Amino acid sequence: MTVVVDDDLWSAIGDPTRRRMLDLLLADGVGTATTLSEHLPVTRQAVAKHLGVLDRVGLVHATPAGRERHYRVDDAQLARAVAQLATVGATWDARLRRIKRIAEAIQRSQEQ
Amino acid sequence: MTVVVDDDLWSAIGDPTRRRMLDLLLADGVGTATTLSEHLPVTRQAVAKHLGVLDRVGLVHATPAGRERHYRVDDAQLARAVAQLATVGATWDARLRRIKRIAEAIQRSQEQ
DNA sequence: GTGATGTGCAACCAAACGTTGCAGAAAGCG
DNA sequence: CGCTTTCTGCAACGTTTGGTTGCACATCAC
Repeated sequence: MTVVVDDDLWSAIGDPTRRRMLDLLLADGVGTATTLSEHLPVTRQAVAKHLGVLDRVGLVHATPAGRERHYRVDDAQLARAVAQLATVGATWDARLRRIKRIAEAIQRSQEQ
Repeated sequence: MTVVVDDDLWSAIGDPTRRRMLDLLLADGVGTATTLSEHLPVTRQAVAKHLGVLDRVGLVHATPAGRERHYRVDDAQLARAVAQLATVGATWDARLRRIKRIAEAIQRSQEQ
């Protein structure tokens, strides 16, 4: 009945800042808390916390490089997240279509 | 560059409880804070607050009926939300595919 | 070595999600 | 009619989360 999704994964991409961070990481391939924060309206520390959240759900991975920490998107995990978006969207879309069909059927029966 | 979405609309469907509420409302057609809370692991008051949020972004509408308040999904607005899910999903999917294509091209060039 | 840069940790603030408790309005029933 | 039940809204409160500032520490560059 209910659409089953991974709440942790969903809530990770539910935050607008984290979504923009994923956008930036996908565009540039790699990024750090500092570089990402330069393109975002929040501080480096806020970005670092978000990177921690994304790391915990496996959407990004960090590789230490000297004094920097390079973050990259985990393609497979993001693909999973995209699949969940598609699933929920498709389910709701199907229900909306069904409702619309029923409404049209009622209208037709009333026109007779 | 960045995927443009309505943050209010997205965060409305970003909450797991609200998503399940929309599921329930779509399945039954109509519901109240009390009836919805019977199928959810939270109290009626929590559900009432969520209904307020969903109402504010236009995803549901309330119609007073005696001492009850009947809530229904706004089809058009939910369709907008579904379209945004699809947009973000498609964008990320496209970028992932592009990355995969590049990776495969690199691999092919190394095999020669 | 010294200064600049990148990072992490802690304290703090505001908003959001959740709870309990209570008061009021409408329905049901003796 | 009056009493009880039920559905609702409002207020107070606690916890989590997204955000900030401030500071200490490590690393690079000169």
